[in-house]
Amino acid sequence: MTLKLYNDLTRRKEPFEPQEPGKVTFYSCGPTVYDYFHIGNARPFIIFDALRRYMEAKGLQVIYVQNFTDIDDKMINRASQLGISVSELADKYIKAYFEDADALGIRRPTHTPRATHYIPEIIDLVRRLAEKGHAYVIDGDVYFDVMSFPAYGKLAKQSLDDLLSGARVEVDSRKRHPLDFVLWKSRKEGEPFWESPWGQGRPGWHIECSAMSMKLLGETIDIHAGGSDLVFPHHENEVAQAEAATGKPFVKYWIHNGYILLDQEKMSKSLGNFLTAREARERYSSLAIRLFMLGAHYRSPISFSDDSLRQAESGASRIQNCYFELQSAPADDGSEKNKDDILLLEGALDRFNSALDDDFNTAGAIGILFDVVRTVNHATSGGRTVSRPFREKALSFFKYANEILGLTEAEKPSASLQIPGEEVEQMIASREEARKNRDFNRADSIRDELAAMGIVLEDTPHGTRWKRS
RNA sequence: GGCGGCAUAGCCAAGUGGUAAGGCAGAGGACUGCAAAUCCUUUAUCCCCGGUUCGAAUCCGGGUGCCGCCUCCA
Repeated sequence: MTLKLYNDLTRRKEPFEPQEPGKVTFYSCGPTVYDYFHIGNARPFIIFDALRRYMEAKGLQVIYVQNFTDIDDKMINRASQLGISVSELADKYIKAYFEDADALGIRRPTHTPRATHYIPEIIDLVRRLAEKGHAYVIDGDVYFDVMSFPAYGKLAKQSLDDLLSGARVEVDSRKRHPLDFVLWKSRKEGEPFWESPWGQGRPGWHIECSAMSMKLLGETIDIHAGGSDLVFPHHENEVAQAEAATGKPFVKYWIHNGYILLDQEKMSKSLGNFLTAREARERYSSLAIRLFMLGAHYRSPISFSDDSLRQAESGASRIQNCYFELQSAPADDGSEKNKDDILLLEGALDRFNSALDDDFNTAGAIGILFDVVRTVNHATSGGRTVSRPFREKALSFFKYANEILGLTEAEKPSASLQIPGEEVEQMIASREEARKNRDFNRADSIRDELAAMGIVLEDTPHGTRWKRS
């Protein structure tokens, strides 16, 4: 089975073939750390992390880089508003990023470079461009000369004229071409700066990704990912900078995710219609947020709504309940039992992988996961015992699916319980005693008491279980 | 103006030529002291019009509606 990915460079689904067999170089655009990230930002973090995990599950060695943009206009403005330094601001929100990302089950990338830690590499790249005649200097600002790079527009599939005709921004008349973009900005009063051949200043936005990608992953990488709003100008400019400097292809596969809509509009910081991941986590479980994100194809836009998240919450519980039931279900050696179910599970694994191989169709894969949930629930319903081979097979399916999608294990830490587990067990025992004596009033009041503490009871043929509500 | 995306049951959402996955919600039944969880049953002809084809949600043409990029933006 071969993974196919939709490549925005060619606008086609293509078989994924890394330059070096078995090894993948993967760069994903990370956040500008001037604020908490919102759930629209969270989509690529979750999706591309899952893609990375799938590749690793297929046995590929993935070097996965996600950067932090820690110097730009927004950073500077925010820092001055708060009266702190830009690097303090960055430290604060990088820490917050990891708190939120960890909680959302996003694995740590191989590298998480910060732009300000790669100033020498950035300067070097700008110098290379200047030497090759792709950049020019005006008053200490260095611009990329788009007309010197004939392929400009190849990712956005737009000519210079096309791009220009829709321009909504007034142009700096000093530039040779209106689309020329800044590689290095001269120092302004009160702003952080670094020494450079063009005087004191700081890097432009686009250059950092090219520089860090080339430094950490090489001059040509396999995958570069990000939100579709980055196609132009950010990624287009990255291509121009990198390829003009090296003369080599910068990226083999460009992949972009669709955005999240809120009230029919793209969720974005500038529109102000956003919900931070941090706020979302207070309202919904991480599992539900992940199911919401992964439950649609990554290139489709999805609408965020309370209703959708509640639906995801229910679905996530269904998966969780099933997995829980499976782990505690009694198994025996019955060799004939569940034979058909085992075949179903084997077929499900193939279909699961096929879905993911088809442009990482997580929604399809989740459909298969739910099929497995039904098969398992069916086999264990009514407290039936299952065969040991069936249970092993089912458990390994869950383990595998979870390795990629992270839809089962990321439970809230039990530390959030207001009551120790032993005490819960004692109360359950008292309730059992009461039920045995048919004192249902007492039994129900114990159950209510636990419910008030966020604990739900489930009576099964094997005894009473509890879980957090 | 250029480039691109989307339109599938009450809701969310797969499926891109062979007679519509899955989830949520709802209804009926089973299990239960009652619940919860779970199981069984049940709910669509795929925005509209035309075309290609033995056959289309799936291809082509034309509409309608919504969204996005061309400025910072995941």
